[in-house]
This record gives sequence, C-alpha cells and structure tokens, in this order.
Amino acid sequence: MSTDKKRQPTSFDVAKLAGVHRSAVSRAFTPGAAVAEETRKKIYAAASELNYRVNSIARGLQSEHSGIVGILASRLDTPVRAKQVKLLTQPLIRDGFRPMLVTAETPADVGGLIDAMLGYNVAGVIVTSDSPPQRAIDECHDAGVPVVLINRAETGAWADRVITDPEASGRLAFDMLRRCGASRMAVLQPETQTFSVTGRAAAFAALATARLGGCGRFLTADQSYDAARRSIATAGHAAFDAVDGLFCATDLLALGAVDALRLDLGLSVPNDIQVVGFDDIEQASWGAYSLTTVRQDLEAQAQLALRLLKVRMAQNDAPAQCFAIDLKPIFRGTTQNVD
Amino acid sequence: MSTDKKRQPTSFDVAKLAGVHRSAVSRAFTPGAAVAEETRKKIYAAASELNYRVNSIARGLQSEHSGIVGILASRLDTPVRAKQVKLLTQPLIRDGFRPMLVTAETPADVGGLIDAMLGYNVAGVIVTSDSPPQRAIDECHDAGVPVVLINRAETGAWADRVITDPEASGRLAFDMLRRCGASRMAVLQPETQTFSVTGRAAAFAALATARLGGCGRFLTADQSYDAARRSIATAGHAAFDAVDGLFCATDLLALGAVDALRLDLGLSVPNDIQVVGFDDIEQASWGAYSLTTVRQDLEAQAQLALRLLKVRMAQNDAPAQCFAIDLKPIFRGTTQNVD
DNA sequence: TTGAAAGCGCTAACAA
DNA sequence: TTGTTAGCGCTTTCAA
Repeated sequence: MSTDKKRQPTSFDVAKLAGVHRSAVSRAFTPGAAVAEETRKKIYAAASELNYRVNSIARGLQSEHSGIVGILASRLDTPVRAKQVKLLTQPLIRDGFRPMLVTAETPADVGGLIDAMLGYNVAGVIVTSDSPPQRAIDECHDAGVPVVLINRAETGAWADRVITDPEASGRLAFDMLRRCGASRMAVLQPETQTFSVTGRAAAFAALATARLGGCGRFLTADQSYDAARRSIATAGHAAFDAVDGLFCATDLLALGAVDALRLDLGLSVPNDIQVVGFDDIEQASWGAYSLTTVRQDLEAQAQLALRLLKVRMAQNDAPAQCFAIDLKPIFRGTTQNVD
Repeated sequence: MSTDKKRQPTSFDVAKLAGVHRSAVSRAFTPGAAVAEETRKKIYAAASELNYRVNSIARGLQSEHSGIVGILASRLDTPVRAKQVKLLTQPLIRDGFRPMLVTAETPADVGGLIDAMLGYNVAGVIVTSDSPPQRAIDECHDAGVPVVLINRAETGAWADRVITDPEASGRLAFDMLRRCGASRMAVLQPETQTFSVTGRAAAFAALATARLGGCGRFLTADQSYDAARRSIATAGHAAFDAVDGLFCATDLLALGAVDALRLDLGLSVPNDIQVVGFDDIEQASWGAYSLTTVRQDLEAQAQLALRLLKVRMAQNDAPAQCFAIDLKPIFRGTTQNVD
C-alpha cells in the first residue's frame, strides 16, 4: 500500500508505447478528428494497456469548456427539488456532461457560488433555487456561459427561463375547487415570497376575491409539512366555519393541512372542507391522503431547461426566452366527486 | 449582445494592473502563502476592478487535485438518498469543495463513471449506490484518490466504509416487535439483494426463525411505496391470519404496506398487526401514518464519511476502516403501547 | 494523415 | 517577500 500517488499515464506515455506523437493520441480521443483507423487502433491498444484516461482538467483548460454543468439548488431533500435534480442530472450524464451540484445555504451565497462555478469553465449553469443577483448572470454572459433559470422571476437578463405560470396555476386551482362545489375559499401559503409558490397563491386569492367576494389566508413559517400542520392546527376549528375550499400552494403544505384538519381539528376532508394541492408529488397519491392536486410536468421542465441550455451552448446570442410548462388537474379524494 | 465569449481576465492581467508579477497574484489567492499585506491589497483591488477570478481548472491541473469531490448515487428522488446527498453536499461546499454528482443508471455504468471522475482530478469519491467494481476502486487508489463507500459490502479493497449494520438493524426491529407483544413475525423486503436493505431483512428473519420457529416473507418488485402496497394487497387477507408483527425493510415499503393492510385488506394496524419500518424518513412521522420505525442517523453517516475522506486526503496509506452508525428505536402508532 | 511547436492559466521550486 | 523559470497534460494551428 503506497502512500504516494502514482504518476498517472499521460498522452505522452501512450504515444511512446504506440510509437506515435502525442498529438496523434489527442486526436485519437477527440471525436471527429482526422486519424487513420490503424493508428487509432494502435493508440487504443497502448492506452488500455497503460490504463490511460484523458485528463479532463487539462482538456478543459485548453478547450471551450470543461464539460461540467453547474446546478444550483436548495432544499435538496424536498420531494420536488430532489426530483428536479434527478431529472436534470441523468440526461446530462448521458450526454457526457458532469453536473456540479451546488447548494446555496443563504440567498447571499448564490452570487459567490455562481462565480466559483465559472472558475471551473462550466459549459452552462442551471439555477433552481433562489434568484441569482443580476451581476452573477451578467458575469456568466460575459464568460459565454449559458444560464437557465427554473421558476425564477424575470431578471431582465440574458438568461432563459422555464416557469410554472403562477397566474395559470392559481386559476386552475380555483377552477378545480369551484367545479367541486366549493364557494368559500381560503389559501395556505408560506410567508416568504417566491416567484411560483406565493405567486400562484396570490393569483388564486385575487381570483377568489374577484369572483366570490373574498378569500381567507393562512401563512406557514416555511414550506414544510410541519409548518403547514402547525399553522392550520393553531388557526383552530372556528377559522374554518366559513371555509369550504382550501388551496395549498404546494403538496407538502397540503398534506400537513389535511392531517391538521382531520386529526387536530376533527374536520372531514372532503365533506367539511375540500383541499387542493400543487405539484403532484409522489406522496400525494398515497392511499392515506389521496390528495387532489395540480400536476406540474417536471420531466418536461427538465427537458426544456436542458434543450435551452444546449441551444445556447451552440449559439449564445439569441434573445432570452421564457417557457411555461403544462399543468394538469388531478382529482382524487380530498375533493368531492366531479363529473 | 455579443456572440463571442469575452476573454476572461487572467492572473497576468491583474499582475500588470497591480504592478506585480503573476506569481504574486497566485500567492495572493493562495491561503497561507507569503505575501505582504500591502501587495495583497493592491492585487485584490486590481482583481476586483478587472473582475478576476482564479481559474480552478488551471489550478487543478497544477496542484494535487481540482477541489472536486465525486458523489456517486442512484435513485436520487428517494427520501433517504435525497437527504444523504444533501447532507454530503452542504458540508463539502462549506469546506470549499465542489461536489460532482453522478448517477449511475445501471450497475454496469458505475466503473466507467468513476473512471470519468478520475479524469477530473477529483479530491475524493463517495459512493452510495451500487457497489463499484473492484477494478474501479483499485484505479482510485492508484491515482491516490480516497474512496468512501456508504452501505456497501466489504470489497476487500482500500476503501473506507460507513455502514448501517444489517445484523444490529434486524435484531433491533425484532426486539421492538417483541416488546410490543408480537409473536408471529413476517418481513417485507425487495427481491433484489442489497447489502443493508435485504441484509437486515435476512437478519430479522433468521432471528425470528430461531426464536419463534418461523418467519413469513413478502417480496416487493422494487423499493417503492407502490411495489410494497401491491405486494401486500395481492398477498391477500388470509396471508396475515397467522401474522401479528411485520418488519418492513424500509419506511417507504412500510408506508405502502400500512396502506395496503388498512385500505386494501381492511385490517387494523396496530390492532390486528403491528408494523415496524426502517430509516425514519420524514413521511414516517406524518399524522396519517405515525409509523414506528428504526432511525438511522444520516447526519452522523454523512459526517463520518466526510471525516474519513479528509483523513485519507491527508494520508492515504492507513488500512481501510469500517464504521457502523447508531440506530434508535422510534415508537409511534403502528405498534401497541409499550412501557 | 502525421509531427512539431506554441500555448491554455496556473503553481511551485528556486534565486534574488 | 518578490521575481524568475519551468512545467501540469492537453489541444491546435501550421508544415510536412
């Protein structure tokens, strides 16, 4: 067992063994380069004998980019975020990129972390947590690095965006509850502002107010099940005397709310009050909940983000684009039957 | 909007502006290097004026490693895995490393992916999915790259390991069910072998057989809620006539099982049958389930893995170590009261 | 198609 | 403490 790190074989070693020049080795490992089939074979044989592998760091220093794609995310252990990261990561790897996963602990970190990514000559950056400061996005653009923002507000920058439209989301949730017969609405949302989550809650509330003359509002300390359950439980039974339809801005909140309504307040869902969530996380379909919700198509979201990224890698001068992904109502057991 | 990637400022540009040599710039950005406070200030001023940032790729080419730590994981969207990745990622970033997250789609990919990581001069590799082939681990060792395996079987290699002891896990689950009064046991486990998951199921079954003369067994197609629910539901009511204690090898399986028992088979949990899960995922504590389970301390797991990695970064010649993390029984509502 | 030579941006050993 | 010099391993013109 040696303490020392053995010197790894270089293209030079391979060249020597194969009896060619180092640049031939480089070409042999560069897709689409001009190498005679025969020399290529010799080189591959020598390479595999020496256990040679191209040093991506050295390659990345020379070429356009390092093959690394930065992914900036937060609250990774949340069902939606975990799925997003999975759906972004897998295709990237399949395409030969290497995702660098960076989690910001506070919004203030975001800029610095993007900066650090740039130091790795990244091929692109995908941001799906807090909005990066304008300056960070400008720097990416200056460095020729494409950026895609997922569910971030317009920043007036070059970054492409993929969003879940807050207006459409709030409207769909409202329509669903209306169709199921609810007429006295309330909304449950986190107290901290975010583009899509509080955005759709606001859209819902605005619509309910306009059409039905009012909308109750319950706030949660954060986006967790626990916060939602606590919020509803402490609001108390009386708070729901005049409410028969509750829209929760995320499924996680909805599940906490359902448990609070049923277990803490002794109300019946959906008989006393109907509940609609948002996201269609896996847990929403679990038997004990069977939550009616709005599904956002995370596969499409990821695919779109990756496509935008690749388009920009090829050509980074198009104007910024913004796409909204599809929404689909999923009726389950927390609302009355609708036909 | 320019198509061209602007040339990024280099240490040379900063040096020129600050009126010093490039190596002074390098030192100014190297913690603990010998630079006069005054020159350092000049350099920082010039750097920030030019928007300079050190190129980690070039730095990584020169030095021991690139600051990237490879994390190999699979089924990222699973609660336990998502949490593990989060708990590994955050401290790494805080310490200035950059996690490269790679997900293997098939076990056969694992070797190649580790190989690819090595090409990035990684500072270390953490594997928490399928076991890497011996050859890949050897290559890491040859390259002087420390490897930590989480919940992987002994490979006879240099890699350190952090495990959840299967024997202890099975035994604890068994003891919990016994304490709650169950005496006719069964176990629910995935049909595909894994070190810790099927390991603890086997340990449980062996103990139940030895002490109580037998143990029923239900198999699931994979590790999902759905597979568990389907497995129990199709087993049918009669399958549980002679069972009053069910150990499910993971919480996700346990939640599917509980829903199947209650909703599909009309049995009462815990009155007809008591259920114990494993992991203590967040969902286990949700009101609708209140699952009795065994908590494995994922924070400790991650901390331990990172500590082992760092120790080996400093000195890679110690013999491989293996640590087991703590387990803790969590009694909730799917078992009878115990006092 | 191949070899030669010049860097990519940085660090580190050495000398001043 | 600073400047000088020599690479790290690779790609990429340019000639041959």
